[in-house]
Amino acid sequence: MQLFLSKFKNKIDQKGRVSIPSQFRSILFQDGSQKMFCYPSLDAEAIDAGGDSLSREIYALMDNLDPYSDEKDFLSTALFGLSEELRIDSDGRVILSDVLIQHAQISDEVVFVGLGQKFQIWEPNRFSNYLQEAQKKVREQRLLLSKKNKGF
Amino acid sequence: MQLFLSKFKNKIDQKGRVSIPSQFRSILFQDGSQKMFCYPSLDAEAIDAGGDSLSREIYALMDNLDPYSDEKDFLSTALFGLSEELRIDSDGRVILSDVLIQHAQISDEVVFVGLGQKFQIWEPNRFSNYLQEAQKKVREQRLLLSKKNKGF
DNA sequence: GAAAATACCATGTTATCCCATAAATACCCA
DNA sequence: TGGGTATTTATGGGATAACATGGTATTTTC
Repeated sequence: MQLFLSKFKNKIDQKGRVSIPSQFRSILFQDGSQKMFCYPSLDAEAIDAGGDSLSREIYALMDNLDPYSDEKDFLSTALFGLSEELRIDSDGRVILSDVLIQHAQISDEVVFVGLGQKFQIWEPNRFSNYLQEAQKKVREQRLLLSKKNKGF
Repeated sequence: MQLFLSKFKNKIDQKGRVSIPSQFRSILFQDGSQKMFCYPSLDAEAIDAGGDSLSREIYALMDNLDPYSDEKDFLSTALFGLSEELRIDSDGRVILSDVLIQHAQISDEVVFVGLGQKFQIWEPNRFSNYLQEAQKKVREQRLLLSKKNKGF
């Protein structure tokens, strides 16, 4: 299975179009669909995105819930209601919806960040801040770990 | 199978007509019918709507109930008595009935919210309140979910 | 005959398609 | 290996089609 790796910075033009990095695009196209599945990330000011495997994962998650429970109602509203299957045009571009743009505070540039099974779309500055924090946390954890397990 | 995804805000004109979002419309048209099946949502101030698959699902649900139970009487009144099959006109619009409009407290604008198998029609402000509540509940439950479904 | 429902038409906005360009990358052959 | 040529890629712009929405005309219904 192909994984989404590395990061790419692309521009949003006046019509709101962004090129999907070709590496990511070719993974999306593998299952034949011309769609990019995406939704506002639950834990970050970013957009979560992926192909058919991601959407199938979410559909399967929903299927496991009791059809007439409050839990299912809330989750389907928050997930299905805010998810989109953006059509990828003939040049490999998509138009992000207002909901997504607002959630991720995007203006005229974005970074695509590979996360393996899926990828995220960030406003560049927000992402570098997030990355710094993440790296800091990793360093702190390593210190803790190294006290318990020297040699790591 | 095609699912109802994302949300769309549309206007109601003086004649009471609303455009069904084209993405939803094309799913409705898949089974050939020019109808939108709908009824007042049982647990929300919204309209539940969908195509043939939704109406079939409701029929099946009723079939499974004890024929002479209070439960069946109650449900058939609540669902069949108030459900409608609205005709979709040549421009892709429907006219919501007074019963539906009153139940959802709709005035001159609505949001169509995809829920997978079906979708809902809300008065915009009411929906954003409900969405906030839903997102809060999802976040609260997310830890539980993430233990069962890693990676999501 | 009046009111409502339906068909039909018009418009502005937006998305989609198609093509052009420049930069970057891959390719090839001496 | 080097140097040049072809492809791919990101990005911009113009032309076209689709869509939501408003309006008018025609039909239906009671």
